[in-house]
Amino acid sequence: MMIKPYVRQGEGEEVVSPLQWMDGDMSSPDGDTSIPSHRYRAGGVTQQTREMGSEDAEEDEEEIEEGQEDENESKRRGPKKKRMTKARQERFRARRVKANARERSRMHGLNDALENLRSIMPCHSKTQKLSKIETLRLARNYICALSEALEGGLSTESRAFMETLCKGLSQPTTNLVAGCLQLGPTPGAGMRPEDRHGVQPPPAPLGGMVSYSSPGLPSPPYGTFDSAHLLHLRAMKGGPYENHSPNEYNAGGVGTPPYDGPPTPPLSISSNLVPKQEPSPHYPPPHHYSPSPVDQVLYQTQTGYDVHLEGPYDSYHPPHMPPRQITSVYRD
DNA sequence: TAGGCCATCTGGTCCT
DNA sequence: AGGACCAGATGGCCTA
Repeated sequence: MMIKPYVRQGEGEEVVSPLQWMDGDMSSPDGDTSIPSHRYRAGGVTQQTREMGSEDAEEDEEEIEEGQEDENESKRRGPKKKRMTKARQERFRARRVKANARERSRMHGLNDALENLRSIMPCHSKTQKLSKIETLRLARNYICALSEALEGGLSTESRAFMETLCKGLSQPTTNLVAGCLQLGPTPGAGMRPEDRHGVQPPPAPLGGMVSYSSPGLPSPPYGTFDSAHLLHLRAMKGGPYENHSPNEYNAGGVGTPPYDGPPTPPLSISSNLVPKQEPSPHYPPPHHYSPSPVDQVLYQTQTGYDVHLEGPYDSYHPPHMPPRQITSVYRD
């Protein structure tokens, strides 16, 4: 029988630690067979039992019967370990519970910091989170790429900038970055439906750097390039990106939600990286994604081409999300 | 079902 | 002594 020692927070159930769970039952692993085996795993209760046996405590307290351990201890070298008493067990348990709570809190703080880091990444997505390791890798690349750009050695329009950004990233994350920066050959297909706000004609892909499974990715962890980055950039005066015209970030009459979030890095990748390209009359490409009515309007406004729907419209288009500024991918 | 990712518990080590 | 930090172990969840 499988019994959960605890359930995760955020799932609507109370977290029960193994220590709490095993209250009132401290019998040996070799004894009570009704005890689930995982309660005595190497990193868990078994080690706890070990520590109990090594802890110093008052000798005059009531001892617990541990016939099996007595046999083992008699064969063991080194200083004889003190026997576990009930009082010592309780102290240990209280200490361990406190330590667990601290450790949980510490990890939550770490995760919060990681989430803050995610939120300022150039392809932040609320629906598809980067993993921890990928967040750190992308952050490192982001810093490197920005540093090189600021030093003048690397243009943000260059392929090298993008390559620096994607260096060492997994293929899904690379695709995510490319998709968010509108570099993929399949607009719309490069994003999850819930992240899709606009449609662009397919710009030229970065040759060889980003590979796509065709047609589209089976389960692409795509996100969006947060327009807050663009807005923040517009507010910057005297910075290296101040020469961009406002229309570059908000053209086509598409409104942009007011930005009231935390400061974000001054980078407009989507407006800098993608070379201007004539829209393709063959758009949209024959992929599984069908542009939404909003997307169609945006596309027609932008390109003058009609959108031919080949399949059912993927109706998942969050109403609370404003359409993307599709014109931001073009440069004057 | 395997693998990736994650949260949690745990004991050890170092520091104050 | 107690807390912070770390790494190992474990099990759950999710996806290909």
